[in-house]
Amino acid sequence: MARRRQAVTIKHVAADAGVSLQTVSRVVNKESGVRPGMMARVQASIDKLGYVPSIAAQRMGGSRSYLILALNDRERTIADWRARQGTDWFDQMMLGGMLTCAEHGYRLIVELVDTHSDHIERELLAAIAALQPDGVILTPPHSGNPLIINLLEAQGISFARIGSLTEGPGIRLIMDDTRAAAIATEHLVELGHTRIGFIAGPAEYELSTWRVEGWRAAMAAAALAADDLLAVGDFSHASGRAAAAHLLALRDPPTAIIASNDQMTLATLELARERGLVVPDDLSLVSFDDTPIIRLAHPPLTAISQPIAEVTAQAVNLIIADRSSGPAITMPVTVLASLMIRHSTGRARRL
Amino acid sequence: MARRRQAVTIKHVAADAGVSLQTVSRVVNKESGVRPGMMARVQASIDKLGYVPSIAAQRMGGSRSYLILALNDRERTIADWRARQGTDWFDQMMLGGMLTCAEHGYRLIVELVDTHSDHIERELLAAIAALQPDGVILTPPHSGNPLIINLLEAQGISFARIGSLTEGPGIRLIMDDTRAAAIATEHLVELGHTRIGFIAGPAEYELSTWRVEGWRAAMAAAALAADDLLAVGDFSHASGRAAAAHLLALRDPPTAIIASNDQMTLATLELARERGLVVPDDLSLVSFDDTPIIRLAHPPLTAISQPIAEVTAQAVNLIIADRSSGPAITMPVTVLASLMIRHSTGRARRL
DNA sequence: CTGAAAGCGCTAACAG
DNA sequence: CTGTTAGCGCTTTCAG
Repeated sequence: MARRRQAVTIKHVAADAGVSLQTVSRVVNKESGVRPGMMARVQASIDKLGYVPSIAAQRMGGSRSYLILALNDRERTIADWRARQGTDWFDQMMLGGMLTCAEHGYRLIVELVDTHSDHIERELLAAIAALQPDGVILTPPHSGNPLIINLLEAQGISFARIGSLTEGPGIRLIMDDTRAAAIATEHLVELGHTRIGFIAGPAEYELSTWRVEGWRAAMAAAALAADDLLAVGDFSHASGRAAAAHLLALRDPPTAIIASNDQMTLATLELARERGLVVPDDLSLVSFDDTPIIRLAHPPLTAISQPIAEVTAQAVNLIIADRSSGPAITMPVTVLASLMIRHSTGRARRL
Repeated sequence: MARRRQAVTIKHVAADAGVSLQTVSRVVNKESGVRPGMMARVQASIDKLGYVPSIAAQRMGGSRSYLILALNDRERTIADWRARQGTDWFDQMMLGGMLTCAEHGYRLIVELVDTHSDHIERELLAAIAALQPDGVILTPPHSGNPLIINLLEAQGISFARIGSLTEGPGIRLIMDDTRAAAIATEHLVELGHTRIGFIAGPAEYELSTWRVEGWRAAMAAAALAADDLLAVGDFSHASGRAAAAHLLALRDPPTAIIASNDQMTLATLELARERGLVVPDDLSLVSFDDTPIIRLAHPPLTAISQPIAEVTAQAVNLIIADRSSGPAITMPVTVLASLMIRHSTGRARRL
C-alpha cells in the first residue's frame, strides 16, 4: 500500500482562504474571537475543500483525541458472543455510546480487559498510551475496581463508572437496582405473594448486593420474612438452576421467585416445568435484565428492563462535558429501570 | 482536565538505553538490521519503562494508524439494536473482527453509514481523513456499493468486502450463499418434499440473489419446478408474512419453505400456526442466518448458520497482510456456511 | 483580533 | 549496523 498523506490539510484551507493556519484552527475549534467575515470565509474554504482535521494530528498538537474507550470484561463479553443466546448488553452499550459519541464528533473504541488479571494495569496503561483517549467508560465488573479507578485518576483522564457506587473518583452512573428490585418485589406482593424467593448474582458485581437489598427492603416493608428465601448464583444457567432447586426444596417453598438475571430465571422456569409447576399459576417469576430471549420464553417473562443504552449515552455526555472542567460530578447519576409486566407473574394461589 | 502528554516516549527509552531514537524505533517496529545485543538492551528499557508507542504519533510519522474501520449500515444496525430481537450479526462481526485486530495490535472502529444517502462519499471521506485507518471492512449492503469501492480504491486504502461478488477492487469474502441455499434445498428434497417454496430477500443485498440461485439450481437438479414458488420479502417480519401468505395461497402450495432470514421464517412459522398447519408435519421450514431467537422458537428451526465471525476474522487478516503488498488478492475468499438441523424440518406428507 | 514560531512523538530518508 | 536530519498536521505559546 502506498504511503498515504492527508489529502487536504489545514494548510490548504489557509492558503485557499488567504489566512494563517492559526485562524483556520480557530474556526475549526469554534474558538471565540474571530471576526464573522473572516469566519465565513474560512468556513467556505473548509466546505469547498472538504477539509476534516486529522485526529492524530490534533492529538499531537496537544488537544483532544476525540476517542472514548469503553472497557468491557473480556471473558464475559466473548462468552456472550460465542454463546449466541441473544444477550444484548454489549449492543445496548453501543447503541447509547456510539451514537452519542458520534453526536459530538467522538468515536467509541471498545477494549476487552481481564478484571482478574494481575497485569490489568499494564494492559490499561498500554491502551491509554496507544490511544490517548479523552475518556473511559467502565462497565461492570470493572466499574468499582480500585486498581483501574486509581490508575485513571492518576492519568487525569475523565471516566464514567457504570453500575458502581463504590466511593472514589469518576462519574458514577447507576440504574437504581435497589429500587428496581423493590419494584419487582412490590409487584409480587400486590399479587398476593407472601413467600417471594430471590436468586442473587455473584458478589463481585456490586449490583448483586443492591438487588438483594431492594428485595429485602420491600419484603420488610410488607412485613414478610425473607431470611430463608435468598439463594445465590453466579449469573450462569447452571447456578440459577441450583439456586432454584434450593428454594423449591424448602419446607415452605416460595410461590414467586425473582432472579438476578435472565439466564438464571430461564433456568428456574425450566426446573419448574420439569417439576410440573405451571408458571405463573403455581410459581410467578420475575427476571432482571430483559434480554431478548425472555420475550420468547413460554410464557414471556415479566422483567426489570435495564436502560443500558440510556446510561451509556449519559456516560458519554458527562465525560465530554467533564473536559470543560466545571465543578466535578460527585453524586451518582441515576437512570430508572422499569418493570415490563408480561406473563410469568400472576396472583398467588390461595392456600 | 489537564492537558496530557505522553508519559514515556521513545526519547525516554532512547536515553535509558543510551541509543538513538531511530534504533528504538527499529526495535519497536521489528525492523531487521539491529544487532541482537543492542536489541536486547533496547527491549529491556522498553519493558522497564513500560513504553508503548502512541498511534497518533506513529501515524504522524507516516506509518500505520493501526486502526481498521468497519462500515455498517446505519439504519439496519440501529434498528436491530432497538428492536432487541437478539439479532447478533453485529456481535459476531465484533467477535471475529475485534479479536483478530487485537492479535495484530490493531483496533477496530465501527462507523455507521447510510448507504442510500447521497452524501455517503462525504461521510466516508470525513471518517478517513479523521481516522486515517489502515483498512476498511465493508459489510452488506455496502460491500458492493461502487461509490464506496471506488473511493476506497482511489484513497489507496486496502479494504475487504464481505458478501459481495461484484467485480472491482477490494478483497472479496463470501459465505457461499448459493451453496448454502442448495444445501438447504437438498435437505428438503431428501426428506421427500417436491414443492419447496423460497422467500427471497431484497435485491439490494447481493446475497439475496445468490440464495435464490442456489435454491433454483438444487430444484432443477432434483427435476422439480420452481417457477411459481418464489416470493420476495425485504427481511422484515411483515414482508415475510406477506410472502408466506402468498405461497400458502397457491393452488398447489409448498410443503416446505426456505426463507432468506430468521425474521421472515419466524413470520412464516407464525402464519402457519394461525392457519392450523403443524411444523414440521404439515410444513417444513428452513431459515437463513441462525440468529439466537430461532433456537428458542417452537419448534427450534433448522437453519443455515452464517460464519460471520470467521469471515470477519479473515477479512482483518487479509487486510493486514495486504499492507505488505504481495500479489493482490483478486479471487473471492469463501468460508462455508453450515446447515444446523433442528426440528422444523421433517418428511413430506405422502399425498 | 490575527499571525509567526515552536514543538507534540514518531518515522523516513539519508549519512556515517 | 547506527545516528542525524527533516518533516507529518495540528495546537499551543507569544507577538503584533
